[in-house]
Amino acid sequence: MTTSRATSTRYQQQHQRAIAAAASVFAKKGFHGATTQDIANEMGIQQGSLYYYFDSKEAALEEVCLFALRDYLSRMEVLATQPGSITNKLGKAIQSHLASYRTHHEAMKVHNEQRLYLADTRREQLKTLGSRYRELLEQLFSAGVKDGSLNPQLDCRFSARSLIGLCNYWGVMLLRDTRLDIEDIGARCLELTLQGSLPPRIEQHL
Amino acid sequence: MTTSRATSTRYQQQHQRAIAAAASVFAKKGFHGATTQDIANEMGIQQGSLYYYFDSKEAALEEVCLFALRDYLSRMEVLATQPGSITNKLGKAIQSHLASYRTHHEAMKVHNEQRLYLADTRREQLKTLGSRYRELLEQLFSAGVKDGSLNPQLDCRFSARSLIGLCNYWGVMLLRDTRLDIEDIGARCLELTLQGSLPPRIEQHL
Amino acid sequence: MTTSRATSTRYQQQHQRAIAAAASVFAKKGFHGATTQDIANEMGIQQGSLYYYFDSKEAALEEVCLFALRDYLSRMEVLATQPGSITNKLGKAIQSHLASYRTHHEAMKVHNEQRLYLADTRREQLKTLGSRYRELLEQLFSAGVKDGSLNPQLDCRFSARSLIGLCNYWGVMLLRDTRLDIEDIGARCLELTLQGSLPPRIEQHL
Amino acid sequence: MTTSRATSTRYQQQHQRAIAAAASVFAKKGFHGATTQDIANEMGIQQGSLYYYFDSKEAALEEVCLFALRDYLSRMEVLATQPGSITNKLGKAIQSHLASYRTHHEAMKVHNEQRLYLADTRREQLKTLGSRYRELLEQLFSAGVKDGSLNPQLDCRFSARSLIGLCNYWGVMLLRDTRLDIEDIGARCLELTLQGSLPPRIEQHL
DNA sequence: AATGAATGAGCATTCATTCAT
DNA sequence: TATGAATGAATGCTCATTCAT
Repeated sequence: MTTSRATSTRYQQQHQRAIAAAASVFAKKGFHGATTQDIANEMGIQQGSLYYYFDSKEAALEEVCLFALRDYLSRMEVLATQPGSITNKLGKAIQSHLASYRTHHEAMKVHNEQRLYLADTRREQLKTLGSRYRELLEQLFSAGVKDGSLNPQLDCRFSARSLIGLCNYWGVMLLRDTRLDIEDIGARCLELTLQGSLPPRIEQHL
Repeated sequence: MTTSRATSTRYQQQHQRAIAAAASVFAKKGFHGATTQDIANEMGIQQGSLYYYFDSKEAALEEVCLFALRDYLSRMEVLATQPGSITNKLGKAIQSHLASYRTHHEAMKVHNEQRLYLADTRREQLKTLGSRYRELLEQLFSAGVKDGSLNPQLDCRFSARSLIGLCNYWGVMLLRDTRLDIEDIGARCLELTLQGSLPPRIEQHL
Repeated sequence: MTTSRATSTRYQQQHQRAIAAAASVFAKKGFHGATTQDIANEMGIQQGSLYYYFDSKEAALEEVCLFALRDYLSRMEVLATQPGSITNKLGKAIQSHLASYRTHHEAMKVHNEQRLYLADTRREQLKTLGSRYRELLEQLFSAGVKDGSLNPQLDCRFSARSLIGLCNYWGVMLLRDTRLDIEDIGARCLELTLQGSLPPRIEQHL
Repeated sequence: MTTSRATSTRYQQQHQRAIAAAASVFAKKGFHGATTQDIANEMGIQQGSLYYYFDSKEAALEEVCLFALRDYLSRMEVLATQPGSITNKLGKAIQSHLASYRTHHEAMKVHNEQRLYLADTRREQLKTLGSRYRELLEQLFSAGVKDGSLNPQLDCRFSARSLIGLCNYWGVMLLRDTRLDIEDIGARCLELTLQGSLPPRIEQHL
């Protein structure tokens, strides 16, 4: 067992705590509105000590965004390869998307709202991961079109992006109002996505 | 005609330019990331002169948000009272919502993303206007349910909010990518909202 | 008469005071040992106000060095074109060099001891001016060799540089010990440079 | 043989390496511009470990200066008591002075340029050693005057200090430009000191 | 003999705001 | 109406130093 900084258990634990603290503070105050003092307070350490875990405030933002996006994407990758009907998979994707807002300390919100404040060089990896997510979701719609369970006229790119916009909207609402029920919101989002608002079809595909 | 500050034509013109400049800068850099110097540069005046038009940076944010919301709401009020089918009105509401992103110097984006940085006292009016907008939209859905043109099971509150989330998502995309066509995006948003993604019904209600 | 920042009398006066204050502080504490607070105190303004006159601490160092070198060089340029014997001109060059330590608020000392802490891009102009000074001095020696008043074997480049080293050494001593007499030191430097330390020649060339 | 800290061979070796590392770093960046991290990096140890060898950063500077000055002085002491002509001894003193710049890891440069940043209490010993060096050199000139090999009018104090200034100037040049030849520079310094720049005497004393 | 973690004071720089003119 | 000058508080970041292990 090595005890170098990168692999030290103590270091890794504190590093994770630092990311969580930064996520929480950035979510509340925004990147520019938050201070490194805020983050240090949230962690219970001195301001200067924060720099043992982050190279800079901007690096902290990058780490928060990556943390959110990696987990979010990995669940989607798993989901995409599993068996099941398209509508079923879409429902699970929505649930997973919404759940990440509740379980990841606001990191998702930070990613969505603050990532544009990162310098271009820091955003490259995020862009790659984000594109991959959109692609996977788009493929889900495409598969549904191909197997006849979705409308053949569907613009899958538009649909995938709209679903992301919808989930992000409700994800933020979930953070703001903890009384909202994730499963309920998720079910409604799925229904809207599939059925729209018109009166029901005679023959139901759900 | 008096020439006092409030009613001077020159003053009012410059004041409008100041709001537009602030909107543009806040949209690009966020409230905390923007400086009064940035806004002054955008207007072509000195930093100190800005205080002739705004009491403070936060007051500038408030004015930008109010500017966006008032216009946005007023168009909705007009729309609500006019004759026409529900689906038709929904289409016009979507178009109006998206259009405000293109015609109002990013003020809508600022409202959506930065209004939370305002002190509570400054947000009250915004909350009122915002609630009113949501209500009007919700009433549109309710009316559709009542007259049979929408699904009787519809949760109108959820639908109205989802539509707002959807339009805000695409509104930001419209700002970011000027090649996107507003009318096209609007039409697709309406279709998604009404039809969802399932294969078309035998008897079409559009 | 314009009143733009660069040409405003008030601005220029304060700017000059800022350079003098920075020179004094850098001379005493070194570039890295000095704080912007020290400089502001020396000027009697607030620390933040200093940035109205300097872009950065490093820019202040650059200005101090340029200030010293420009004046120092300009006197040498004048001297070089004036009539008189070489030995006479050398004496005047020495006096001028030493005098700049007493009349320029330690800026010369700062140039000699701190200029290496400037980033390369900031040093270019200084290098040009410094080279020019060395050249002029070297030409003085060369002229002396040519007209027979100096030793034909002389390495003029070495001599010029040695004289600079000598004058800088005594210049710093003049700053440190105000009882030392500039003219006396200058005369001795000239004598050493011309005569060395051996017993006098039978036939004197002075 | 005890193995206590002070006499442990391992400790002494590392201590010497620490002094050399500090000398190198201080020479490059100046005392205030250098960090203890820089010194630790140069040695290949951790920052905290440095405090096993130095009580403080300032103590490190003191040790570097003492290291330089002791060696430099001891060679002069030896030289002073050895037989030979004055001019011969002067030549050796110059060589020794210049050589210390090349062989002692820039410690001499640090002594000359950074010792003023030491607190007064830490500088006392340095002052004593420095004065002793100047004295020895002055005595060399005095002896030359007495035995008739140097100019009877010579101000020996001025000459000794000037020679130190000259050697320090060229010493730094030797560090900066490794292509310069020590013996060549030394010979020219001696010649300048003895002969000056006038045409040669009829009867040469070298 | 050496290290990793943490500290806390200090520093350069930024910036919203004020105000005399 | 507008500006130039100044302020002073805040902030990101650095760094010498300490100490348990």
